Amino acid sequence: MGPGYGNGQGRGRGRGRRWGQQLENHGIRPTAGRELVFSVMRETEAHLSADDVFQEVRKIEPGIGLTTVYRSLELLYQNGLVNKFDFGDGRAVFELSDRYSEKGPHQHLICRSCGKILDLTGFRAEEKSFAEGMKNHVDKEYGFAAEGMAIKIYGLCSDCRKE
Amino acid sequence: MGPGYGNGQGRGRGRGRRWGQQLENHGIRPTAGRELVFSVMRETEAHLSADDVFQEVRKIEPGIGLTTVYRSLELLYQNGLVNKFDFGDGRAVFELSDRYSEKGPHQHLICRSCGKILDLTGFRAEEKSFAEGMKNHVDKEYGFAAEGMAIKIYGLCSDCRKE
DNA sequence: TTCACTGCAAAGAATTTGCATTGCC
DNA sequence: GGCAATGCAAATTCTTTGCAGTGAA
Repeated sequence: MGPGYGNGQGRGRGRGRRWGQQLENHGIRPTAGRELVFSVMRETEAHLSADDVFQEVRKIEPGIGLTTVYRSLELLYQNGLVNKFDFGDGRAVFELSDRYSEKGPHQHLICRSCGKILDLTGFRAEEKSFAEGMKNHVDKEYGFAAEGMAIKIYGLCSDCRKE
Repeated sequence: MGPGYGNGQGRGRGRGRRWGQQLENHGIRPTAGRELVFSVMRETEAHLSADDVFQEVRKIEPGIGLTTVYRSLELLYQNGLVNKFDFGDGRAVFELSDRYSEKGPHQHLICRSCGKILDLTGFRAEEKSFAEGMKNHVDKEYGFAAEGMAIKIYGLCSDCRKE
């Protein structure tokens, strides 16, 4: 597979190149596949499964295999560029790490009845100070270097609540 | 796994009967298998995989099948009696819901390097007020009835940090 | 040339499902 | 008797791995 993916497709050529430097900053050699996976993650706010990412990547560069997508996502996850979740349906979903996302820190509301997942925003200030306190606490007490925090709230969504 | 699982204070299946009423309160018909699964969950503070629970249940009642354990855990989860997590290794782990646990609310520290999971306590007061605020917020903004909250903190544990 | 990266197909695991049987109300 | 629960084994699904080809430094 050669360079030149992204020609005329998607958001324009060179789509993934923009992020090559960012990958290198994390010690990740910026290959075509990795840049594409990362660019897909950077350009969505949604929670994507490995296969979702694969489908997106394919539209731009059909030669990329599912295995590469899995390996790239794992690499990005290990380096803290994306988050990895399992919301209970047996498959992992990924989203861009808070630190790179314009969406910023947010929480997830998970309905235990219908399984729906909502993004919760608008609680930034409180979360921020809470997170700061938490970070200091785990550093002091456990020597743990906190990098990110994920909050899930379980319960019933408004629809299921009515029943 | 906690000691004393076997047939501890024995009485065979009577063991689980203690929680039968609790299951009924949730509309769950208290069968032998379900009571056993729930009693195993009630008597440990650990994070158990479906197979872990199966092994424990087996010690008491060898006739119970893995399928029943899966189905029971799912039922308990759907009814909010246990939490279900995936810490990234591809299998689900369960723990007793905060509301039934003596351990009370707690958080999880997950090392992204070695995968180790630590239980974090000692942050109760702060978490409690944070959780309260959060509950009100999601109720007002999303009509979401929050029942539980799970906080995961990602980063490097003290061991991996040294490297 | 060297070595990491990749694609493909096979392997591996965890979880779910089909179906006949069992057991409680 | 009727219906939900269960056990067993097969089936599904998601994810990882083995291996040889390919490309970049």
